[in-house]
Amino acid sequence: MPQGNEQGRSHTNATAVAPRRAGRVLRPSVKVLPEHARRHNRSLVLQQVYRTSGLSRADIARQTGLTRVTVSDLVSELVAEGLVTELGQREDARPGKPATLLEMNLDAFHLIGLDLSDKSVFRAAILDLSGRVRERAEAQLDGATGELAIGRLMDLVAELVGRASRPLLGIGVGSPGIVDRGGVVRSAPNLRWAEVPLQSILAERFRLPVTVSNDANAAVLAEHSFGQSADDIILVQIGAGVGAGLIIDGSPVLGSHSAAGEIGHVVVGTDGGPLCACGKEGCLEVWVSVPHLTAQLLDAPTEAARTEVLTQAGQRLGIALAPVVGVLNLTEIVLSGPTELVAGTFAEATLNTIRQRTIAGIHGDLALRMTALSRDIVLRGAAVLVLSGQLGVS
Amino acid sequence: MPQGNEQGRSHTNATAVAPRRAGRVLRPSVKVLPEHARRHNRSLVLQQVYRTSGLSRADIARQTGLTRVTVSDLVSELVAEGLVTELGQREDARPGKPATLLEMNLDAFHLIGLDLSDKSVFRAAILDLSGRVRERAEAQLDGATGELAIGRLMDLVAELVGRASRPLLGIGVGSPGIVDRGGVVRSAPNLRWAEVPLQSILAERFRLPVTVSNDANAAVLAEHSFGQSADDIILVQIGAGVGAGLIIDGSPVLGSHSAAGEIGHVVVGTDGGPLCACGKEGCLEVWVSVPHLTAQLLDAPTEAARTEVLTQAGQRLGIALAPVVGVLNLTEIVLSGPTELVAGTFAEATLNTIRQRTIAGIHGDLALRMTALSRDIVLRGAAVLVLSGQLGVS
DNA sequence: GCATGTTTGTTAGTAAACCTTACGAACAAA
DNA sequence: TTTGTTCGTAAGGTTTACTAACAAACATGC
Repeated sequence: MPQGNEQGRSHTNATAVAPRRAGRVLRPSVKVLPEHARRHNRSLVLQQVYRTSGLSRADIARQTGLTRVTVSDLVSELVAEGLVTELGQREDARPGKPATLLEMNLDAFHLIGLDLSDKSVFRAAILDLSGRVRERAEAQLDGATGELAIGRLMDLVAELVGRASRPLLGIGVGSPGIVDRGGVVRSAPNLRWAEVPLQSILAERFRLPVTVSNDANAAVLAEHSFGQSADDIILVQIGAGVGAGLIIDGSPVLGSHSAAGEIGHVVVGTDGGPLCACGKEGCLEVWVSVPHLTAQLLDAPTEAARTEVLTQAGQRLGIALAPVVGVLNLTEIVLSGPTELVAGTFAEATLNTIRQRTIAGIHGDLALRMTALSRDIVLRGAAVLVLSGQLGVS
Repeated sequence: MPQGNEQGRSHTNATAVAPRRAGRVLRPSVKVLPEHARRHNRSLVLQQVYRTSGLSRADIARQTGLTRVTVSDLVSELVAEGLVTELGQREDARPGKPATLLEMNLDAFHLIGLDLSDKSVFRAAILDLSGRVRERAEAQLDGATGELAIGRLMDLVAELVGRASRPLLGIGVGSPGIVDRGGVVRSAPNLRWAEVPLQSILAERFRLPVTVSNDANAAVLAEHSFGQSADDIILVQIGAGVGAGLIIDGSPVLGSHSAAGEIGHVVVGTDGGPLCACGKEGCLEVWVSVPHLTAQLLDAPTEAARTEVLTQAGQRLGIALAPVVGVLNLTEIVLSGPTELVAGTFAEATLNTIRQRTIAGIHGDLALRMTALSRDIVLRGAAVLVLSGQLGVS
């Protein structure tokens, strides 16, 4: 009898196979059915309308390479679902039958975004399909952790679900700590969470699609979708700790143990440094985290000393990032954090340091900038998680 | 009139569109036709037979999730093309009709691999579909560069094409320098190549599919396919210079300017270092490249001094890799280079240094090893380029 | 004004791809 | 010998996107 395990590998099969030729971890290797192809094309069409309002069916056909017939078919499906609406006829004078312009209905669905990155408060919001925040809610943590924190989170989501004026597309969560591909928070020390299956918990409770990701990861998704950014970027979040989110070739990088971006405890430099809580000396976190910076700035008597503090910290970040920038051939670095600390002196020092330590810098096409998004960046990143997961749009 | 540019954007279209919502670089966003889906499934089936010889159609159906009917259809196509052959019936006694076992015909096609990474010689080979070298050829460069080197390369390929005993699937090339996605060698200083469209040149001359990639990139592909490696790895090649190839989530990383892996001129440490040819001080290359190492070892009077040299160099590599390992959450590092230099002391120092400087090390699941492949690694990587490009197998 | 040409979106029919259902062949076990 | 299992194939249906053709609605030139 087949044992009925997930691979459906009967013992018969196992006994018969010859030794593996090129052993490798199981690929995503999934079959593709016509239905999947259609979903892909549907997303493709939707993406065009999402990015550019006021396209006609014929425009979309030209842009995607699909025929007008197919596009019409897909569009009618989207119109039936309310995701796309007709905007009227094109005004400008030109030969031919006037085109019917299309528009994404940004209020067809709303979605819920959660930002759990703050130590003292869970932030939540209802967002529309453009990623704009429509309603807000917060839950003070007051030191709550573990189950208690999960309870606060549930109440918070329940409140927003109740306030929703449109059908909800799903829930997106940006959580601190390490979050695996299945939406399990493997470890989030601040919240004292370990192996918390946040995705399942939320999905079961609210019967909605749920996507959970690391907060820095969500942030970089927001930057990628809503900022004017390239397809290869790193976003460094400077807060209580230091984290990073990476997008390579348009796809988020999660890492083999879902711990990509955990840059805070990388040792920087070869000259020691302050002792870190993790036991090592000279971790990035003790150089550039907000608590460290503010403490140092308080000790700085003069403006020159303040500048020196920020310059040094910026340089440390640059030293840590240079190998990453070099190896990945990144051309865009985004910083997120308190503007008064991170923008200006600090950022310039980081950029200059990277330039001095890599070839990329020599080529001169390296850019470093502050995020264009406000502190809603994680919320909006959470929205991207839902949008790309449910609609294939971003 | 439409200007007929590649996007087929008529002026009419351009004038009509509203401002972009989420401006981003053009996605791969391509339509998917039923035909593409089939090609995908065909590769999926082939991949099973490639990895595991002696599977039946029913086995493949179970593993892929496709129905036996569909698998039969795809297999019959593969059999007709000669890629797959029937091996006879399964021997072991069990209920039911005995299965017909399948096998990949590794000699259905051969392919040509080229390794241009050596300063003094172009290496080439005919390989079978398993990536085994069947024939070899070399062309001494004798200092030839530029057009002359291209000429040598053409003659070399022509020779092998002539010696081929099977239809050729394609040509794969691992070239030094920076190679873009279109197979143009943007810059290879040793060969004095700049903007050499190697892919087009070879494709036009030999009328075969050609894939060109950076040599370190090819090497990491070989390691990924033929070594027992994870889906997130970095391979560091230590030779005249230092280069790296990266695979993240199973896909090679090329970088925004196709210069990913160019780690040789990243500055290591915060304590200066020897002056590098590139003008900076303390580049990785002046710490760990083969010429540097051998020179230092010659100066070392005692065995202890030799060990010290190798330890220091290994540490430098570790310092450079630590941030990369941390940020990407890599768990596997592969070294390629002269065993007598790189294996042992050097490699241990690198691993220990990374462990001491990252969290990944603390977790203890970080592995560093020498490549299991011989110096044919680039040749075999070139084969992977062709195999994955033409058959979707690896 | 009117014929001509262009563009849009739809209808009708076709080809491809995978599915479900069903069946004969070939075997083991009772 | 009967029963149940497994394999591979055949037949028929559904989905999908394509090509071909067309009516509607417009600009332009005579």
